[in-house]
Amino acid sequence: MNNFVSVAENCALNKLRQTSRMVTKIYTEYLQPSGLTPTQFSLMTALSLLGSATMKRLADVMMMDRTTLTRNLKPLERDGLIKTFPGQDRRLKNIALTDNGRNALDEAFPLWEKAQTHLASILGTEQWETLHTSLNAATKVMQKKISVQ
Amino acid sequence: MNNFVSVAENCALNKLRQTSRMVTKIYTEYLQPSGLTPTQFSLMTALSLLGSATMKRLADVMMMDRTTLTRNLKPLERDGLIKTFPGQDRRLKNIALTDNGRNALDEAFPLWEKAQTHLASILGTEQWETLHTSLNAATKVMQKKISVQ
DNA sequence: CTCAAAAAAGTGTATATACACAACACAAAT
DNA sequence: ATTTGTGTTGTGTATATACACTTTTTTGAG
Repeated sequence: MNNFVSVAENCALNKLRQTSRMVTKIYTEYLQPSGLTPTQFSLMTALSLLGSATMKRLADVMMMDRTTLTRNLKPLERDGLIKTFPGQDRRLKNIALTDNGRNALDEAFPLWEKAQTHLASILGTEQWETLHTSLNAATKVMQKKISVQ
Repeated sequence: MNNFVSVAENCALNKLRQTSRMVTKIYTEYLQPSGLTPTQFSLMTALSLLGSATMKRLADVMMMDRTTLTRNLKPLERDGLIKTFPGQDRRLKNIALTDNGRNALDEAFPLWEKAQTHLASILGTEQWETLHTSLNAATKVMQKKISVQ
């Protein structure tokens, strides 16, 4: 009984992971000169938009587990790209870009743009749009249904 | 200059990762009783289909880095769900499910089906189909363009 | 005011991912 | 037969992910 054929072809998560792995290769390669990983670039972008944010807020915005965020920020702080400072509420930890962080982000931006363009050209305009639409729809719906803790 | 707004909204990789994280939550929860992670389930499914496979072959089929595969197989072998044996060509390492592995996979299958059904119901039939279509198209095109080493 | 509940964050542990490098086996050319 | 190159795999290191548990601080009920 080969039910298992359908897993290989139809498992949504497996497909997501495979796609994610391949797309990661592209962005990692393009971001290489900046010294930033894709995750780091995304986190810093979010911080650039937020100005500063607590761990919880940043985790929510990124739809990232709080504890994952803690580990992901470690290299950024070590390298002086972000800084942290307590809030009035002493439970809170605020995070913001440093000047070095802002500079690194500015340098990385055009590299990210090239990665986007490259992927778009590989997929073709239509598939590129469809991918975005479906991922946006998926995250939007799941955000409501799933507690990000 | 807030170029960075477009990153949060338009970064394909960021969207892929976010979606992947949320979908992972669903499948992990459903697979919980089986003791298998989603990755392990997918790997074992592939092995079930292939009968047995070398590291390289399995990595290719899974579109997974060879060295990632090495680490991912460790817990499965430790738990007696897969076994390995050398080929005639002594560079090759063959991998196959054990009887325990096959049993575990049989038990996990209906759990995976429930996860699929649950996600499909969250997304709705149309989005579910669109997601699959676009991910399939993406992996198909990238598989040609990108060397998986 | 006191103390229990809740909220924010960190740590231990485990899996997932992949690059750079190393080790080993086979193949092919001379 | 030796050498040289190629193919297959593993290891060291680093980031990415998240659950269970703990610590600290704040809030709120009485």
